Amino acid sequence: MENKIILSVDKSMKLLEILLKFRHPVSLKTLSEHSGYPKSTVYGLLFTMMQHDVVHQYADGRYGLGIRLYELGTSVSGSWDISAAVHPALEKLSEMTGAGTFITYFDGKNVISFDRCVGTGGLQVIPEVGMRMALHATAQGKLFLSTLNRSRVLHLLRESGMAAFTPHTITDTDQMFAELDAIRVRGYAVENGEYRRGLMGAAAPIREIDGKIEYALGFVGLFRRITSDEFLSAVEMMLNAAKDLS
Amino acid sequence: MENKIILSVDKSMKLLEILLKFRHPVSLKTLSEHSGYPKSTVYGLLFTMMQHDVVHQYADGRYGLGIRLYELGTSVSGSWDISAAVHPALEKLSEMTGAGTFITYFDGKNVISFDRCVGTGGLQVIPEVGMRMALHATAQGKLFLSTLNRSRVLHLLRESGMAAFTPHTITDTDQMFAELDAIRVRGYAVENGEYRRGLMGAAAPIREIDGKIEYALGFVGLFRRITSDEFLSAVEMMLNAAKDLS
DNA sequence: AAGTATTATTCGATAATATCGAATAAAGAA
DNA sequence: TTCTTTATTCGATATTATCGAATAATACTT
Repeated sequence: MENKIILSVDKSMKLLEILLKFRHPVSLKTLSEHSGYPKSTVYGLLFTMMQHDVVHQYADGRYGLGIRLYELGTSVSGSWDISAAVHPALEKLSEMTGAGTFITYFDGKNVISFDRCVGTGGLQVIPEVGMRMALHATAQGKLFLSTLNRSRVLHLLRESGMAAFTPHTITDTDQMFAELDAIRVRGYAVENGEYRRGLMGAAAPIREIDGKIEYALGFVGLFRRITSDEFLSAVEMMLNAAKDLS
Repeated sequence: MENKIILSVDKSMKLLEILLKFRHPVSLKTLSEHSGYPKSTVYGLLFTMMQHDVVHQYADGRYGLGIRLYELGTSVSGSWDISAAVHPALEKLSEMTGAGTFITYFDGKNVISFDRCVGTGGLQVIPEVGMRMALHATAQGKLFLSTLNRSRVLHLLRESGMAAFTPHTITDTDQMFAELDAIRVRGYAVENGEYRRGLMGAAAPIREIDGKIEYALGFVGLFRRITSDEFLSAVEMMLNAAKDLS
């Protein structure tokens, strides 16, 4: 299982992940310390990636992610068919509910936000574009999990862990399976302060022509409670918008 | 010079480039043929990259670029400070000139379009977002080249080549240096059917606070000739917009 | 300016491992 | 079913990535 992995490539990817986390150029030394690989090894990997503009070295010697990644990244998002068509719906929903709204894509493993619209309310905690979201602690994440079979869910949860972001975060698998059942019945997922204290939201699936669910529409905001009228009417509007997009 | 390159990493990057070119999922066999590496080698590399979601395998077995590249890519574009501030200026310039307008970023080696606005004219040939542009055959490319020293220019031109896209493309280095001198004097670059027959455009630098030039504003369209009044007034408007953004 | 500290880069011997062809398994078509 | 095509596994081999240590380059002090 682990022996067909090509180590030098694996190390390169790990370096990219470290660079992603830092979000700003870092020195070779830092990279070496954080990865655990010797400086000279890191240097060779970085040098190779630099030749392809996947890594960029700044004038002061530090390293950062390179422009080629932008090119590759836009190619990936370009393959998502709905991107343009969907933005007006986001704005409309944002306006009607006052909450922040966003669209996520699920590749079977990761939930990524790729379009968003801030609401009219004060504090806005919408995920940044391009950010991966927690599978077990967000409405979107749970929604996508609810489309998978039990063993797949277990596998993903084991892989990503079930960190307790707040006291409300679901950290028990049995509890999670009950929640996923409820989502399947209800047709949408709810997030009740599981990721950030007091932050509530919901997510509804956008179905492809063939019934597949790769995208979801959601909102988040600071509601009183998930049984409040404003929250429930926001859910209603979200469901309608999602149905229109499907 | 070439011996510190780590081959397996280098091959991985080449595979990503091939996947980028195809812009749709391809089979292992195709990848093997296009890269020239044996199937089993390609498989190992792809498998490793898959573990990091840099490559994705579809249900039918074919491979494509993975979602992690989107994450990495947005991180890169997020470091470009002006992105949001600049879009209104693009729209305004597009409206006033009727031409397509766009913003490019230069990392010292590649010119990449990262925001654009279509014009009112009929046929629109604006570069897609995320696309690399020819250094020697576009206004943007030549503009950035004009900020570099002679040896650097030679190096870049040798690296990327000077393909003759049209009869007007500059394919001679001496001619190019004369052109770059003219751009330095003029303060902006002009493209006169050098990339696509009949397509004309111009590009002006957007200067950072410290005087550095990383971004450029440009337009392209189907003008009569680059000495026509409409073209010259478009240039004027572009220069003003670029100055405002600087 | 010279000296010191820090970090980037090069080098070379060695063991580790990526590579490749060939064999097998799996999926699709007829 | 059988035949084709394509993906995946395997194992012997030579190639090459690796690592520590040496050197170069840069930044910081005095």
